Amino acid sequence: MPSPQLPSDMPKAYDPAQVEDAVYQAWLDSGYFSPDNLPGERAESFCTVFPPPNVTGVLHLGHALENALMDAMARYQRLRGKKVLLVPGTDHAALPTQAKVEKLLIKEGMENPRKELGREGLVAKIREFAEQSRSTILNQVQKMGTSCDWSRLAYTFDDQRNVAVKELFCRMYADGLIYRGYRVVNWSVKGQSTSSDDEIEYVERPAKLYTFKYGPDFPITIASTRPETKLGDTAVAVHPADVRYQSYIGKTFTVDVGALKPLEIKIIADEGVDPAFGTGALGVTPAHSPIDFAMYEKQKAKSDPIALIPVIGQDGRMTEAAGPAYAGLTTEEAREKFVVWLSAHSLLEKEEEIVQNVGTSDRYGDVIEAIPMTQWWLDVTKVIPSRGKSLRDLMREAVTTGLDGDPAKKVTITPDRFTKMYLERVENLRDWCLSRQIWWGHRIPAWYHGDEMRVGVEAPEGEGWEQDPDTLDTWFSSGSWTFSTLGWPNQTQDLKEFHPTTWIQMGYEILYLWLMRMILMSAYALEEVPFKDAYIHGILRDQHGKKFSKSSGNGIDPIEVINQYGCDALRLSVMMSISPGNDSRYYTEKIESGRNLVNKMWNISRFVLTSVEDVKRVEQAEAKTLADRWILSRFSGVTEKVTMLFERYDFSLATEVLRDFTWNEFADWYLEIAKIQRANPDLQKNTDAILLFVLERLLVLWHPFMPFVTEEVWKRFGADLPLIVQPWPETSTLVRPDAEAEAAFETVQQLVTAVRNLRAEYKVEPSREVSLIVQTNSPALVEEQAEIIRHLARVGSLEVRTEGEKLPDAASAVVGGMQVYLPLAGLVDAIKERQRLEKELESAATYVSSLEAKLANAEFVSKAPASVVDDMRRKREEAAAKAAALAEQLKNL
RNA sequence: GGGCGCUUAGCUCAGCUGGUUAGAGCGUCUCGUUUACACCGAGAAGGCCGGGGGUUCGAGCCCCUCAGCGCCCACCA
Repeated sequence: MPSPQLPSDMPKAYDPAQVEDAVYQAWLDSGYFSPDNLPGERAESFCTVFPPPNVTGVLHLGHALENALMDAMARYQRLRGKKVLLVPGTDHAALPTQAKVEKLLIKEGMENPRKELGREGLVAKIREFAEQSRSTILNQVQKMGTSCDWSRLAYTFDDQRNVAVKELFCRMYADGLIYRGYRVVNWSVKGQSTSSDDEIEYVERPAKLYTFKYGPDFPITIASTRPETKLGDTAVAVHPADVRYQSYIGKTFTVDVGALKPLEIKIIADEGVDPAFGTGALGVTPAHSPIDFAMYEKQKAKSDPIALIPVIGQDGRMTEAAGPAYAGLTTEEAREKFVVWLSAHSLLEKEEEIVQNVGTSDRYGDVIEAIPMTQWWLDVTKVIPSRGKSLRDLMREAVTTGLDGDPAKKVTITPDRFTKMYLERVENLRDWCLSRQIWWGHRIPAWYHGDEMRVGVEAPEGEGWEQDPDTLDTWFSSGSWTFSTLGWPNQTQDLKEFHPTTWIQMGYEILYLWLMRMILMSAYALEEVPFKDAYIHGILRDQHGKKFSKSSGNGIDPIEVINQYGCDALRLSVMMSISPGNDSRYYTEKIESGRNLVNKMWNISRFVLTSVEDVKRVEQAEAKTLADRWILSRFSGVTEKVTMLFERYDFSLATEVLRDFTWNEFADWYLEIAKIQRANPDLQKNTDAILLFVLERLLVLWHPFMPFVTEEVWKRFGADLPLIVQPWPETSTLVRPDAEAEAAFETVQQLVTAVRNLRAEYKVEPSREVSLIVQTNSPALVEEQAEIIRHLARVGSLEVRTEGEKLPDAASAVVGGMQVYLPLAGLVDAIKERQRLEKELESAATYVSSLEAKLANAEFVSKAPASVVDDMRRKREEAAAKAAALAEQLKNL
């Protein structure tokens, strides 16, 4: 156990570099990051998991925010006496990581890494990179002070997670939810892989819209920005009610546009066509447009099929089917050539410049081509045999009624507006393309032998089975993260105890990618929600509001910030000014402000610990003076408020409330008063005990936000257990909020401030000795607090009286009905002083009459709640008293 | 095209289900070498809460409308 350290080892300025590593190491050694080792009875569990950072690089400031949030929450819950598990982990980030490493290899001079290295060689390279990145990340997480259980460290690509992924895949396949199908996919030519709908980024681009006919005898004009795809058209769709085209519906026209075979274009009716747009007719290319493919499927279902002709290949070039003139050309070349041909045959009617949204691959950056391929899909609408509902139904239930209508199985999203966004997305969800043609990832557990296919956790018995070369979308593994990290598919103790997890935090940018899939997976596999509460935060931007990114070179390394300012300062700076779901900006000033606050806390501690006679823990503090009563009452109020704010996930307001108490009340007033009380034998009685009592508990309240400095100070109390496992202040051990003491002390504060104000206004030399005269009908408070008032207001003598008297050379003010006079011979200009007081009296009178007007309003008095009316009456009394005092002061001038 | 968010002090932002004369941090100005802290102390200035309309005894907060900024979704071919 740590022995009490002498406070003399506390330097004037807190130096985080001197303490952070050692403190973190001590936490690690204590074992308290693990729920299994926590001291005391802990009936309730609390679990949250990392949104696992991608091993594509190092952590940035956004991760610092995430770590700060989840660690603050975990520490708070631990202090509240819960059995806390914060699960750390990283994400192999299949496609992003492979894309990144391929890019690096190409930069190093390799032309085609996949070809040159082969599957195993490339995977080895990626693994090397990922491991490097992973260990850097885990190091950074430690630097950020995160109190996660390292014994449960997980990785989306480790053996345990691979078991979970395979198991999940096989169950879904057995339930008929996963199928292999020939459909239009999002294809990245550069990446030579599919991607999901969620990983496409739409970019605005200028494009040309061509209006043309397939041939001179074709009756309908169509338009397209991709005329080269028209070489694969097999239909023209029109609105069923469009009178212009009624007579053509159902007919087929043969046109020769230069494709390998003449095109058979069937005129079909489709509700989705907007008759008002363009010509009201849409050339249908089932092979190269998801919408057209949907029409193709619809026609098939209607037994009125149309053909599907792929004219663009996986290499991004035109296929044989596009015709001898086009085969082998890039799409751009083919487009140009086709437009020339249309023009030459007088088929081109119009050519307009438009702005178009083009889907691009968010990792490879190239334009996504729609290409039909056989891939693995997850059906979100098919009914799950044992459940009688679809994945979509489950995803909907999870945030509305709770799974199976059970409110206990409900996810609550904060802020609520994201629930709406989520639901809207759920309703429009399409089948999820699961397979990727990259190598870094969980390989699809399907094996082929000739025409036979088997899906299973293990390879089938016998010779000649070849595993599917494709890998799974990375979100398939991260979707199962809340339970795969707890041991699923094994029915572990962890799973029983910690799932559903209690809470999770994440940025809104992964709401669809991750939150949604976690709900899907967990609802399917466990019939449970993955977490009860989801706290959604915004993006941390730079000071100009721009997103941090490598390409714009505005990145800030959190470790450098920590080295310069300390981890606590970083944590505060990112948490102090956020509100749920909203973006925030990072400023150097903010981190300085955080650093200053940490240093303030350090110096408050330094003062208390060095000035008290005996550093010890104080179980109960007894107030002897008004200031004592005030600070204890305030501390109770603050504790209650901070607790409530934590429960509401209002981290930023919690820090504000704490900061205000710490700096503006405890430090600025009580510490100064403590000095006075100690110097006076009549007052000193309990000052030390109260200082220690408040400091000890204040360290606890601050611990979630500034874990290092608070733990470092805590050592000096010589307690058996470190701060991280101390109890949160119990309301029962604190005094009851004492409104009377707070009000009385506030009057003293106002009196002191008024005197300071007058001194500043009249530019009284600091060295000049002044005396203070307070005229009041109820002199008791001022008389009792005279010592404190004299010291804090820096006045030599204090006279309290009840009768008025002329004071021509005095500066004056009114505080809570009391008249305050500061005789300042030679400094006070009687005329100016009169004007000042008159102005004040006027504004006071205006205020009184505004209050009186409200109170005279019968409707207000009858309709407003009694408390509001009473409040208003009290205010009127106070304001009237102030006005009366000012009037009397004017007489005394 | 649909949806969401934002617009409050010079800057960055709070402001819970409508109820004081609207708050904080930073910045600015004035003063200060007080034995916890200059990473500090004391004091001050600074806001028709984007515009307009409405509901209400009462609106920064609710409703309508307009404007600007940002984001998400759909992609009109």
